[in-house]
Amino acid sequence: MKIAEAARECGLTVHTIRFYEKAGMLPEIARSDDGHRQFSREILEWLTLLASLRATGMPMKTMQHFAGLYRQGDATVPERKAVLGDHAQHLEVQQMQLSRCRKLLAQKRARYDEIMGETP
Amino acid sequence: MKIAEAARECGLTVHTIRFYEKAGMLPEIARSDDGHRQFSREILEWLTLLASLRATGMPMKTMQHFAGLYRQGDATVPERKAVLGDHAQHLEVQQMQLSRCRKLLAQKRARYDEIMGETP
DNA sequence: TCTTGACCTATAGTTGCTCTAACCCGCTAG
DNA sequence: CTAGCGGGTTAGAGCAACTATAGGTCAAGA
Repeated sequence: MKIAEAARECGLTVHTIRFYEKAGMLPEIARSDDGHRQFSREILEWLTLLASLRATGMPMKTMQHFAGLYRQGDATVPERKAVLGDHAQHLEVQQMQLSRCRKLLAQKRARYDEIMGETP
Repeated sequence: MKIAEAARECGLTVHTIRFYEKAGMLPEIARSDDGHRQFSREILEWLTLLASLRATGMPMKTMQHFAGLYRQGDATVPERKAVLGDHAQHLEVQQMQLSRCRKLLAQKRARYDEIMGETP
């Protein structure tokens, strides 16, 4: 699979994929004879996970560390599990921020309706 | 109220508050004789809203626009309501990303447990 | 008086993209 | 057979949103 298709599948841009590779956030990517990256099913899955982690705020440093563990094989599975566990906690924090914001927005909208009712 | 207390109350840093002021994202802030910012209850409320909007991904440009509307008074209430409405939709998107990531993490954790079960 | 601490401004550095420039290669239409 | 189109490549500049540093003022307490 070529980079454009990979980008479409995982939801990242072509630019971002190349950027991530350079930053050491991906496993080795094979190249075809003409120098083009060849994306395997495995790498695509990895990209999809990264896209989701990034969209929910995991910093690049953590993803770099996580990628390093992945490259070292199954021995690092417990540590990788811990990394994902930490991120799961982070998701809870975000969930709370979302809820708080939703509540604030509802209050504001109510307040705006009041104001618009007074001076229509 | 001084800047440090305001920062504590709204959850932003002192740096970020000054940065936001310079970027035109706050209403006029009064200064005391020694040049220190004096934060009113109104501004604190504004900061709290901004902090929540920012934490949930509203871009600075939008907040600048929103602040501009606020400075123009009640006539802009309908447009401000629309801005917040747009952001509420954005919250839904984020909610979906959170859910998707949570699901992915659960899958990965299950997979890791399998691997650790095979080679303990 | 001297130092501590809270404030001030201005500016440089960081993170995580995002875009541009400049190039290569394979294909098809003229 | 060559011109140009659509993909790929790298290197590097630009941008958003902080974040940290440097350097300064002033008030209060030891």
